[in-house]
Amino acid sequence: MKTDFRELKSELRQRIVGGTWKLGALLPNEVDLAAEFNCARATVNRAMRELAEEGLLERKRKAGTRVRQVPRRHVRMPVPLIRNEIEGAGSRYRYALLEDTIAPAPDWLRARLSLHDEAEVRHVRAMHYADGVPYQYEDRWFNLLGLPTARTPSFAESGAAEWFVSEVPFSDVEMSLSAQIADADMSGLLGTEVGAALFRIERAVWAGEVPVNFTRLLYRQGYNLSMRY
Amino acid sequence: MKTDFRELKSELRQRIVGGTWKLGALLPNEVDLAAEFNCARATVNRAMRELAEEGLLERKRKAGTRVRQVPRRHVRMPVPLIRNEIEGAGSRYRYALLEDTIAPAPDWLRARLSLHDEAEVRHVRAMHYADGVPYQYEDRWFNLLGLPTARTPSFAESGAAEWFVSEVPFSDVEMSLSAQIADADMSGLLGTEVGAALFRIERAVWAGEVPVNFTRLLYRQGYNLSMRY
DNA sequence: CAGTGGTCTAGACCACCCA
DNA sequence: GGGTGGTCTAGACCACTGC
Repeated sequence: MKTDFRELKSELRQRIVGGTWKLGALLPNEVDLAAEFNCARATVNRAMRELAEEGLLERKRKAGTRVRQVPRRHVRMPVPLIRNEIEGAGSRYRYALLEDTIAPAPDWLRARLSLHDEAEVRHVRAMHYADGVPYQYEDRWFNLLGLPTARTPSFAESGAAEWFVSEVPFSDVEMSLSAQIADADMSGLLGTEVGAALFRIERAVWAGEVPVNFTRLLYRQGYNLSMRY
Repeated sequence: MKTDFRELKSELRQRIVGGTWKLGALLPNEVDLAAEFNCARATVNRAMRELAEEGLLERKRKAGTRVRQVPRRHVRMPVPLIRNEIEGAGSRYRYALLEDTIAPAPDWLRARLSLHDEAEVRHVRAMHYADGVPYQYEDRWFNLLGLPTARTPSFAESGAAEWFVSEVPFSDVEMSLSAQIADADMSGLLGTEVGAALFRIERAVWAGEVPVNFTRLLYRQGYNLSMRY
């Protein structure tokens, strides 16, 4: 007769989407719900906490728990690490470094990451292949002021991404997905026609308050990023 | 002196990324960790459970808790509801229905959603504008066998998405992001040049085991989907 | 100030699943 | 079979914040 936190969650969800509790409505407090469902308060707490994480509820001390006015829906999107993505699909992975230079940060990058005027960056360009076919183009900048350790490692044999995720503790990431036309350079590298629609991922990474990395990834036409939830 | 579940989580994370526990390594069990950190097992449980949700750990009964071989990194991506997205940006939202028909499901859709041969679908095409400028093209199919209630509502004045999210309890969603070239039709609707790179979102939705909806969204060139984590 | 959620505790029982 | 995580409980104290 006791209620499981999963049952409770799904019952509460029903009352929310079913309209028993309208948008913005105040729910009973944890003690009352525990009594109604004949379970411990901790159980109610977990159910409501997870519904809040899902974006259906809004919880405040003293103010109580309310149904969110605009249900904040979201998805868990996988962040692919290119080597795993390719080998996981059963293909052979190959990496090729195109360029690796250290220079002052270009204006657009300084603006994008709020870098100082004298900021120096390491610029790495590389290609990733699946079974010999171009798969992803990588354009990456490291802020050497914020991340001095990025000056030395060699990216000749393995990608900068692998070094980065394994070595650098980062906190804030800003990610942006969009579409882009392939110009002559990119079509050459990715083996597509000029004018093909490329899938683009841009990512800016901070460690604490310090910008450390900006990356632009371009995928061959036809690539798609999938997820379930 | 007692350890908070947040502290514990961050200490465990340190040991994982710092290499104290290597990839695939077996962690101490909950009882031992509770003793080491001088806290209750429930506290250890919560810390480890959340790290597992984050994708850093892998937990199995009897087998214990291990560091994931391939850290399953992921992002929370917002699922935009078009009206909110546009009005939230301070623009005026306008909706226009292009087509609304009921017909047998086309072959590709039957294959995509594993529909029966006789499946009937309601096909809705619409445009969404921000300040009068084309913003999103929507192509949506409802499976009328799986979702009979989708037969009657009018989508003349407001979008099918709004009806769908507010009325239909769904469980499984498969989402796919990619890029696509604008053909003559799409460039006309979205007000872009032929050959522009459009950002595409495709979404298939099930309620339980029953497929109920398939949607394709195309965004004008330049659109980008952003998130932080 | 007082009510609410946030968290911890110590103990218990269970479900799973590897050996 | 036995060890592990999964969950629930009843109670407690605290932190926040609206009134």
